[in-house]
Amino acid sequence: MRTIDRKAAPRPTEGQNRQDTLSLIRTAGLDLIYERGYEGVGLRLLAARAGIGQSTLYGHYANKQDVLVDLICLHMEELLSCMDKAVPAGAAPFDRFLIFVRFHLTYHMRRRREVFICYSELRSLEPDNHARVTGLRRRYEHALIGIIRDGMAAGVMRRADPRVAAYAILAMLSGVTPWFDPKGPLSEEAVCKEYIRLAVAAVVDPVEAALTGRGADH
Amino acid sequence: MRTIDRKAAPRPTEGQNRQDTLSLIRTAGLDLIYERGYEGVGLRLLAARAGIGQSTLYGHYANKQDVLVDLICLHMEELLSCMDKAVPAGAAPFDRFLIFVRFHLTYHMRRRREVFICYSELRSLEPDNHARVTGLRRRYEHALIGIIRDGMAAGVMRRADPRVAAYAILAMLSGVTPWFDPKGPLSEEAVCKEYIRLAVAAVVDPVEAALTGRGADH
Amino acid sequence: MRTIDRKAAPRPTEGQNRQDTLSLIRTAGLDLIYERGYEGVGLRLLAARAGIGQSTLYGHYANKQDVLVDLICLHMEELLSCMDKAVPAGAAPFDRFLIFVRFHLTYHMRRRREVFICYSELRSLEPDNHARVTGLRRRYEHALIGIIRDGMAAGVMRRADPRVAAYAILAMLSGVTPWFDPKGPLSEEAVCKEYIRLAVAAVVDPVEAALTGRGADH
Amino acid sequence: MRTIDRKAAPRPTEGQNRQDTLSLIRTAGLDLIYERGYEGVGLRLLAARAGIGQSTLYGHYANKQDVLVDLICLHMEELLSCMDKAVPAGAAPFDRFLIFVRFHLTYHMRRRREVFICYSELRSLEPDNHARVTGLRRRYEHALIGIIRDGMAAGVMRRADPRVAAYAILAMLSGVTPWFDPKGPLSEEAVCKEYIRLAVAAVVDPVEAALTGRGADH
DNA sequence: GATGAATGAGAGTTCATTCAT
DNA sequence: AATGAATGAACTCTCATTCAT
Repeated sequence: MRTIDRKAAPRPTEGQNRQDTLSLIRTAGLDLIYERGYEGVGLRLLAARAGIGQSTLYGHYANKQDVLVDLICLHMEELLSCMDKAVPAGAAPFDRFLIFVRFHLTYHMRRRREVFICYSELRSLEPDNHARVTGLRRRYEHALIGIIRDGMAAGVMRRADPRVAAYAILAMLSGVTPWFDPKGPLSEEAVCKEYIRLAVAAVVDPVEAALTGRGADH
Repeated sequence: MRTIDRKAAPRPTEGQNRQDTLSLIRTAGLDLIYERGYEGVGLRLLAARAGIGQSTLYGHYANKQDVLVDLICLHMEELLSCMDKAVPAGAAPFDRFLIFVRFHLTYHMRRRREVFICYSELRSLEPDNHARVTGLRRRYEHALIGIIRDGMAAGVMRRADPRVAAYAILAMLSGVTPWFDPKGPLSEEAVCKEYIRLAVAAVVDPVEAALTGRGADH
Repeated sequence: MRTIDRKAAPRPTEGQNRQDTLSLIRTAGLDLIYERGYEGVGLRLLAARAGIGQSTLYGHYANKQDVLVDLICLHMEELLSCMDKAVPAGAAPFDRFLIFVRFHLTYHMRRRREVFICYSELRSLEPDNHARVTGLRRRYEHALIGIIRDGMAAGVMRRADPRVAAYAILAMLSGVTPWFDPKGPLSEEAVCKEYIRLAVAAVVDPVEAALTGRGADH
Repeated sequence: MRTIDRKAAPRPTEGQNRQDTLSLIRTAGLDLIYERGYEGVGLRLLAARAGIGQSTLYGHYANKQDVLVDLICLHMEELLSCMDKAVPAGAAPFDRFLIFVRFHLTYHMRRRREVFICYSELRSLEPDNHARVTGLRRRYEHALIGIIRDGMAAGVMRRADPRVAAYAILAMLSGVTPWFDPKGPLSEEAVCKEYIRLAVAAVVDPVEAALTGRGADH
């Protein structure tokens, strides 16, 4: 905050529109946070990757944390809305289960960066933001828990703690992201097939399954 | 005092032996990295938590990265050695499977901080260190892959890609750490029982299982 | 909203006339510089307080410094013109002295913010502006110096360096601003009475005063 | 907080001792704050002027504000202790008055930078620090108030509000700093003589003074 | 073996300022 | 006449690291 020699002449605006710039930031943020983690990304780097000046970030976010919150919430909300669209509310529990599992798998295989930051950067969120994101995540988990609970009530799934089952299945399915490679030998469809079989095995009663043939092909 | 006053505590920790100091650092490092992540922990804080001077760290590690590498390798190696001890090489595949699963679960429930940093801080490792840790981890995963492969060869497990199965199971089991609370309503044993059932369901052939009763109680 | 949302207030201040906007800026500037000092006031804050957009400032001033210069000159000129009006050129030196002192006191008690920034922010002025303001100030000081000189010439004031006397008296009188509180126990009039007595004591010859009764009541 | 390329090799310490460095900072801080005001001094500049690295400042002060607080308190305390030493507690009120005035004048003429920042930078102090400094300043003012009160009680000074008189006199005397130049035409002693006469005139009863000769020569 | 003092680089953030609309 | 979007420079402060003692 000098007084006398403040004569520099900054070359200003590119005059872009607000939404475009925001998109640039979001894209750059997603890429970088995926690569290096939230704490590992400096705002200088983020701005450079987005192709904007460092201080321009503050025209769109109040601070660094807000960039992360925005990204996480954005993708959590999209995950939720896609899931809501994909899983028909009125269908039979077992069908909803199969659809949910397939949805979760394909979404996680196709949007590895997005889901990764939603899971791994929670630790960097301040308490309020953490609570907010946790709420979104809980809604997602409860979709599966509800399905499993319905399945048990309908007698088509083995009786057990539905929460434990849901967490176990979600962890298992999400575990596909670290190693799945769309250009690898296993196709998305092959992976789906195998994981669906595992998910089904997790919820059906083996004796029942043997009799009814459930768990064979989906 | 308006200026900062060093030397308030008259240097109590001088002349201690090397191992003790190292232990202090490791303990502090484990705690802090678990709480705030590697990038989120400054060496000032680490030294303060360990009760030593900041520069003392450099008597034990060449730089910050080395602290992380040391911690991760230490615990990966311990995981491996414990696993080696727990799983008897000569036993039948299915028995080894059950033992491995139970070992993995209890280890992960009891040492949540250790396993957490081994999984989540890989991203912060420089390439060489990353490769080294990945090697250790691969050895661990291959133990399970080998067991499953043996089980398939022996005809006691359903034929499938053993790698996919192993990754799925490991992800599922490790997924217990975020929510398991030793003071919560579910006992360690109850969790084990349920997860073992899920793991078994993942590998057995359902028809076979119905006939032989495998997958019922373990 | 997680991102910053501009245009919340749908641009109410457009198309107003130039003078009104300028007044808003001046008022806000006076308030803020008084509260936080020139260097402590950002243009963001200034614009916000004035209820205008940040860049609108540059329609009225070439830069930040000019805002300060404008304010200081504005009030210095007003001080001068008020003084010129208040002090009758033709009156006797001692009467002019009394009038000047009373004027200075009341003006400083009633316009504390204005006179404060005129005194305290000189340091923040660039050389040219500083010279300009110093010129104005000198004219004001010389009004008192002239009065005292006249008084000495007329034999109604003690012989001494008129400049030193004037500076001393001005400092003394201006020193009322930091502590005077219009809502405090001492009325403006009471303060005037006491300070006038002090000012008179500063210029009269004590022996003379005792004989003539000057310095008793004004 | 990058990870991979943090390889820079900083050239470290000059190994100086703590007190010397602190003195360098204080000297530089006094000079710069006097020249440009607290808000106008950046820490880069301060460090450069002190001949140390920017971050070294934080080994001595917790933050920028603390530098100012330290400087102001340091000099306020010195002012107080010098005054205490100079003014003999047991002397007659009028003598104490003369000694105080002379002390105040010479101190202010000789330490213009120090007293200037103690007066002018109060606005930049955070509430707690402001209160602390105000307390010191009040002690100083009350020394003079006490002297005047004693003088009134002893009948050697004109009855009036001692606080108003003290504030007026202090403002008048302190007003010497903006214009006094040790290399100028008026010697320190000449200034003292004139100002002491003014100060005396402010407190004595003019009739009394004429009779007793007080206020003539000091 | 451990420490205190120091350091350059970089962190997140705010600054005064520009310009197309 | 006024604004929203943008910008480089500078801000305060923390980082990992070094070295004489």
